[in-house]
Amino acid sequence: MHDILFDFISKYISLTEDEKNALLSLDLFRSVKKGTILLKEGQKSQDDYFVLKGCIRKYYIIDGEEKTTAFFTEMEGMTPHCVKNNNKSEYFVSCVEDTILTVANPDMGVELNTKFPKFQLMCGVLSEELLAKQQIDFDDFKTSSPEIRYLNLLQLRPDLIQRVPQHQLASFLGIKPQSLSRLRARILEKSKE
Amino acid sequence: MHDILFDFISKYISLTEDEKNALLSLDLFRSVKKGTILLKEGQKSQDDYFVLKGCIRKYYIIDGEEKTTAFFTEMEGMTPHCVKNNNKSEYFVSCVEDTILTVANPDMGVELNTKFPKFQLMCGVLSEELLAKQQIDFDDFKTSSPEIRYLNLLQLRPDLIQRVPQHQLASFLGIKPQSLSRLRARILEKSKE
DNA sequence: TTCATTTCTTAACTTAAGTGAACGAATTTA
DNA sequence: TAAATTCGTTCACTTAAGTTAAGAAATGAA
Repeated sequence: MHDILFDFISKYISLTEDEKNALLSLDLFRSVKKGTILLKEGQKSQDDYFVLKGCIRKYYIIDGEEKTTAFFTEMEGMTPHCVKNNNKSEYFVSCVEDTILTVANPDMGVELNTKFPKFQLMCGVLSEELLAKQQIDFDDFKTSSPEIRYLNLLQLRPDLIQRVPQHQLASFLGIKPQSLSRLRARILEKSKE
Repeated sequence: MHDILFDFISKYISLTEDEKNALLSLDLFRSVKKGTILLKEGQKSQDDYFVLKGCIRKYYIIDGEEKTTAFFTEMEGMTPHCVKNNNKSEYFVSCVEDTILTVANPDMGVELNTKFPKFQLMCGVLSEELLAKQQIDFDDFKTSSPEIRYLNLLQLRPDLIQRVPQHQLASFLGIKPQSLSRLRARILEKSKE
């Protein structure tokens, strides 16, 4: 299981055995049950997450309704906004499936970064990379209709459509569950012709 | 004019006179006329932009139609995606107004970063900050209707609504120009009651 | 200034998403 | 296992966005 993390890191920097051990000694790994809430609205947290296996989900509750805005699966990490500015979280993070993840907080970060400066380097590269990806995703979202968004998702992340409940997918696509059902029926109808 | 840049940088790191001079010697400053296209689709570019005065705009041409996805005004910077991966740009960048900006490319970056490592530090912090902001913007977009998006924009960036043509604003809000007109009329109608 | 072009708005019509309700299926939990 | 809850779909109806077209207003160029 640890290998997933090391494989991921090795895309950015190479680690010595010493460094791997230093990482392991931090006791980062957590195994969490489906449905577990990792972060609640209003909560202050310093943790950020990296998914080794499973799926976590970020959602807001607006007017009593859940609005899911992101999913994170294998080899994806999320840094809640509140980590940076020490504010209360505006959203929830919970597990869509039984999930294995690493949980890191800045204290660990500081420790690692002073011992092994290359970690800091990796974080910089990582966040630039994420920023670029995020911008493309946002542009795609803005320039597409819900139907096109769904078809794109079908192409790019077919696994998500299988493993995630429809009503959560719907708000991820910016629509209501009923509209997603209808949209799917419409597409199926078209493909029959 | 240079002060705007230094004011901005001083929010992240403090510069000595030497460092300021090193920056100035790179001849980063450009004054560009309204309508000038800074980056074209299909073009490879290594430049990134920081707006000192004016407004630049990022847009795609999809099925012959312009789709504006972002505006950058005073004290905002943009790094085209193609800078990172050396791909051809998928979008255009042009000036909404006469604009004064700095244009930097990685060669300059390398020079500065080796002379003054703190620049690199700033870039890391900056992109983490941008990433966080970007995520919030994306979440807001996903969880709001076009009308709410417009009202939010009116609150948060009233200047944009004044200085940017309506049809560019429309696609920025994810709708057609006609829908934006109608939506504005609708809001006006409501406020009269 | 005048002419041409672009931009903005309005309108009528079409298409798709939002809403509220109903119902069966799947999943939880007691 | 049985009851309760959650989930996905469908339907009828409402609301809002897309489309096409037309004309007025603003802008830019000759």
